[in-house]
Amino acid sequence: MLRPAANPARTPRTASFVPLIQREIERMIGTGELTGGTRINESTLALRLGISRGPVREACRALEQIGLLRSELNRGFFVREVSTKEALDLYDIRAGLFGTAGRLSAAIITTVQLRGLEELIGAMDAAIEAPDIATFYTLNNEFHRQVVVASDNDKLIELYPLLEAELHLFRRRGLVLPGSMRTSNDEHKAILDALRQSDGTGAARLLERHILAGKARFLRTLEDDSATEARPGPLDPRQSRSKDR
Amino acid sequence: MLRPAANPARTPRTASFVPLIQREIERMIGTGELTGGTRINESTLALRLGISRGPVREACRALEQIGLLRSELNRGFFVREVSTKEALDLYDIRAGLFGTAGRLSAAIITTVQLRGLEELIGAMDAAIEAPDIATFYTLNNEFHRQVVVASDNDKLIELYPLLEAELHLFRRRGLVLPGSMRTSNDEHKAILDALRQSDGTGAARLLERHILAGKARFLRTLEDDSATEARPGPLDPRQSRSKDR
DNA sequence: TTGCCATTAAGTGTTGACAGTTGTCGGTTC
DNA sequence: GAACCGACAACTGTCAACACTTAATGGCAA
Repeated sequence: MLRPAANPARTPRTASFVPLIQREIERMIGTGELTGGTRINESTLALRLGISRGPVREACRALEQIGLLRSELNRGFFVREVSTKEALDLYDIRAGLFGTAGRLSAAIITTVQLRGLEELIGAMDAAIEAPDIATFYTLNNEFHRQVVVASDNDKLIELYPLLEAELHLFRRRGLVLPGSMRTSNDEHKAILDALRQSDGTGAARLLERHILAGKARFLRTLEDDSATEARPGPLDPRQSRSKDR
Repeated sequence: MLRPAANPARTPRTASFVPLIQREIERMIGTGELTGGTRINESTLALRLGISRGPVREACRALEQIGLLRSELNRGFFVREVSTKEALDLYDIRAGLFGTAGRLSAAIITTVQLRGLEELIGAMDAAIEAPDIATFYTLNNEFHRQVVVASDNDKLIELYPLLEAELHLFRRRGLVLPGSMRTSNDEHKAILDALRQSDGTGAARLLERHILAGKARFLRTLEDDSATEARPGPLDPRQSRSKDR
């Protein structure tokens, strides 16, 4: 399950537990095995991984910094829940950064990279025809990732996925609108064109709008939900004082 | 020096050591007490703060995540050094985020906040006349901070200073060009105008350029330095083995 | 002297234990 | 029956100790 050198208890110090645990917790959050609001039981988790609490705490402390966990004095670490306000804030930040990525990429993107994006767009078209939402979702993520990577800005390449991961902690997950796939891929095509022409400002504007369009869809989904759900009320009295938008 | 409840050893658990230590190390880096490349001696630091190594390690792990420290297996934590490439990358990211902050702020900034910015600009003019570089530096930082705060984007408010802090880890510090103060404040005035007119795109463009102008000055300083310094060579073969001060 | 190897001191990575806090459960009182 | 109270269990925050690695030192051979 973990075991850095497949070593039961005695450790030839070839790797630290901490990054492994960190990735493991990230994975558990990613798969929904750990869901928003739940507490991390240090002892149990340590036991389950066959190690002691020290490294687990260090990993949690790291995850707290990147926004996946939060800590409460004498109560430990909790999987963060992202409020509506925070989710919207994250969209704005991502829009800005993604635009920046595009501006930078436009100037230096290689033909190979352009070809890669083109292929992804083609694959997404196919996924739309199928229709195969899951595949589209994956390809779409990959498209975004490749644009960021093309910027050759290492810090950005590191930072951008963190913001996306944090967004996944929003209460209701999987807000994919099947109807939006086609327009979304149209936007991808426009973006690709701008990148092809080394049009930095154009690409930046398009990429920014691409994310903001996602934000708008997100908002619409929220409104639909709250209309359907017969007013969810002030549920969850503890936690998240969040003015929620 | 630390002591969360002025308590020598027995702890009425009213606050955790970790955030305190974290801030303490941040402070030490900020003041230059800890300089780039130096190793953090966990035992010594713990002893000096009158606590054990556990909390110190947790704090270091957190600081690693935000980019102020890096870790090396079996050698512990080191104060990070930011390469020229990374510094330039950071400028680009800050430019994008600062622009975003401006776009958001323009829509919602209050007259009180505008007044605050105006006063800062006035104070900076005075500092230029003096001339008082240190004061200008502080006021300038405050101006930037207030623009970001006006965006009301909490995540951005949290993120932006982290990037600035990381930039301070660049090898040579204090790259302030006295000559640039006047043009810099002129840019501030243009920014303020755009914000006053709720011109989001205009403010965004100006703010972005403001940071990129800083980047350009930064670059020029580098070139000047490397010209004067008799060619430093392909420095940084890969991360200072650092003889630890 | 110079280069190499064993020795050793210094310091990290991890553990297990302890003290203190939070929350729960049953009993008691109103 | 509901509100309060105290004991108990579960768990966090911190510590001290141990195992292991790194790098510094000194002796020895060439």
